[in-house]
Amino acid sequence: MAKKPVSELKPIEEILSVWDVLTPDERQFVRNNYTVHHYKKNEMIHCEGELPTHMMILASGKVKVYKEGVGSRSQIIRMLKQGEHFGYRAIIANETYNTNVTAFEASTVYMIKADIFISILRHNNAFCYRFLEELATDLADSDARTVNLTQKHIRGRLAEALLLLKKNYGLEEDGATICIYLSREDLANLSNMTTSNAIRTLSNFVNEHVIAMDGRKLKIIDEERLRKISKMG
Amino acid sequence: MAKKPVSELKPIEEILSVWDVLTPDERQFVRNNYTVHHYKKNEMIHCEGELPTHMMILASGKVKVYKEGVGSRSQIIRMLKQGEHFGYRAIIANETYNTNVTAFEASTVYMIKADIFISILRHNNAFCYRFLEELATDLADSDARTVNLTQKHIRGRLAEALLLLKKNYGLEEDGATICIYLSREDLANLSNMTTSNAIRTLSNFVNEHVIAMDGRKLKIIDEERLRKISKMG
DNA sequence: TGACAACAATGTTATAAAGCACAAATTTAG
DNA sequence: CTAAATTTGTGCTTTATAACATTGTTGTCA
Repeated sequence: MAKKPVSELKPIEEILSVWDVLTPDERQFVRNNYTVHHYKKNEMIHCEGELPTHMMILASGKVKVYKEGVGSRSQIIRMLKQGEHFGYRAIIANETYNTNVTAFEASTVYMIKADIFISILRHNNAFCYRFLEELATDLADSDARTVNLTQKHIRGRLAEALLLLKKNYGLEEDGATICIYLSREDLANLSNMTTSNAIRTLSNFVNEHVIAMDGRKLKIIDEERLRKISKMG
Repeated sequence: MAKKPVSELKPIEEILSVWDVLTPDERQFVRNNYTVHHYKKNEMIHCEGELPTHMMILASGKVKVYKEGVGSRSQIIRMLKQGEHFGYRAIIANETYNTNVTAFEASTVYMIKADIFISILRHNNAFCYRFLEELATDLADSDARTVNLTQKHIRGRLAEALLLLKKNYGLEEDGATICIYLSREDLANLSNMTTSNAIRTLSNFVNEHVIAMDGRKLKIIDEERLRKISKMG
């Protein structure tokens, strides 16, 4: 975890999506009290069981949020992109972290001390409401994921994951390639299956001309079909 | 959905757990603007896809919150007891309900109109923060459930469900019988398995002297063992 | 350049859990 | 109080998926 000043990065004012509900004083307070941290690919940002010390904002890069389950199988819960917050749920609930966060690719994180974050939450109602909305949305996502992962069959789960990646990270200029390159293992951990099954099922999708593959590059060929597969389990 | 005045019921002041953070004005406002609704056993209180109109507080009885999944298999997400809130997540996230809520047994619900609820959230920071905490806790529960249900084996999932019921509803005077009587089907929907498997696995637990059964009455005999089963999957 | 490590692909086998069929018991309704 | 409906309990069969084993591919670095 390197800690150094940066230059080419978007300033916190542009990253922190709730900036506009802060008062000038709060804004200055944040500006004076955040730190910048850099993480290498695969470096862990925080870990299940630790006490939360900061709320974090992903300034650049991509990270995965996941839980360790039975026998070192891990389940990816969320994947974040620039501008998204994390690490604050545990602060609010007054618990230790219940997830691990690891950088997928080189990433930069802005951190705001927990007590400062809480203090703004406690004094600025619009700020507080903004996070209330965020958690309300995340909760619905989480419940939906539970049902997807438990009830859908392997093809449905993988199709779901591909659609989620597309929705979250978008497509490249060709209008087909998903803008994130995952290992088969991560793809498996996202869709609750073994790596072998992720590989197998991806190959099947290629044979059926639903997607195309080139290494980690995944192209969605027939989104309609993919959506159908995801629905029917 | 009957709507009538009540007498023997705890008043909203005692049920609404966030009452103490309300200002006298807000308190009066709520007192003047809530309604009371009675539901029979198995009656639906709200339904996936509907627009939320009220935040609700369970004044008496027990209800289940569940999602319909693939092929009419339903997954129970939460089970509520007296004093707990529901139906407000969708209001905050500005979405339709993503769950169904049904009364397990005859239940009474206090309802506060969505706009009134929002207006208090927007003006009373402590009230807003209180719900922020609630959602933060629920989110952790939901994520934990995802991993439990996807990664644990059938015995582990059922053991988990029994422990959850005990934690949530407590035990009767005998110090063993769980204070809620569920059908095998509901038990299955809670632990992501078929009814047959719930029955089978319960019988196994009885044979192993981990629990005892008498119809829907479930006694926990060896909680230590149950906890071990739940851990190991 | 060759050796090694990480990743990808695929066939085989073992097993957990779902599906199904049906009987018995219990609850609900007419 | 009986008939119907629902819930519960079991055995058998089938299926989905994990576990394992093997082999191929790519990239890295000494």
